[in-house]
Amino acid sequence: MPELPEVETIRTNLEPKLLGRRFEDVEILDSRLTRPVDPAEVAAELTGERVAAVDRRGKYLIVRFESGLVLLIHLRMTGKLAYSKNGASAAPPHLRAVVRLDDGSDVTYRDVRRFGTWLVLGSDELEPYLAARLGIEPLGPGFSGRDLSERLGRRRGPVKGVLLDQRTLAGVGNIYADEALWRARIDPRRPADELQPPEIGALHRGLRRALEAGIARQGATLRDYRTPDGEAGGMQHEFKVYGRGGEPCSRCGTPIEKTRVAGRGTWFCPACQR
DNA sequence: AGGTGGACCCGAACGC
DNA sequence: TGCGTTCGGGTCCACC
Repeated sequence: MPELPEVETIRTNLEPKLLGRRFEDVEILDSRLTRPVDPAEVAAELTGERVAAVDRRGKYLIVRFESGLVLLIHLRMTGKLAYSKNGASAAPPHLRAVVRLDDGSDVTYRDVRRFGTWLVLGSDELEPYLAARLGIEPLGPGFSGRDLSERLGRRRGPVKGVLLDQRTLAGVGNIYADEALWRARIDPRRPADELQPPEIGALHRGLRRALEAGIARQGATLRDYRTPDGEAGGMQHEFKVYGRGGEPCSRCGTPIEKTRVAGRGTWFCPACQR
């Protein structure tokens, strides 16, 4: 599932391809994508717009246009953006939208589970929309151990659940939460407000290192995720715990266990995560 | 208010 | 083999 590193990889890939291009034609084939807004209305709004920037906030991809209009894309679990230089030929399975650019290339959006969303906002609507949903950027310069400490200290639930709450940190999902907690040697079930300062420091570092490793590997491909050029990421080969139940912990050799925390499948080392 | 659990989806994995 | 059932996961929302 695309989390921060996957969305950042997509952003980096698409930015040079989209910058300065005009959306010449937009087709939206699934009304769920823009619900409750009529897809024809969204397609009409986007047609003719010229791309000024491709940004990311948390797991959202942000396409900013010269007019000030913004397209906010969330891939949820199975959304995929693909770029094709000479235009896509046959329609791939689960195609939900196609954007034809003014240089003959196109961007297609596919989504098996249809959870992903495209939302068009005015320039003044974007910040309030994101601010209501997202906390601090974990890879941003402003994210300190103190920030993390403040956010965890207010919450009694299991630390993993708090990390998954996008209002705590923007962009951490099930995979990178498990990986960061392993790096920090913290049991995912621990109440967030009981973590000690050294543990919070370790978690701060663990989060940044896990996310940075994900970006360096172009994300993790388990099933669906691909870069816009169709390439798989490599981070799945670096997982320390995620999906590795029964395999020895690379730090202490104890078999990795699987449990359920905050309603999510959770992998951890029962010996070195305390 | 914070925490929890269901809904939304549908392919894959599982169970008999 | 084949078919029905369960699972999973990001976010929103209803309900404690």
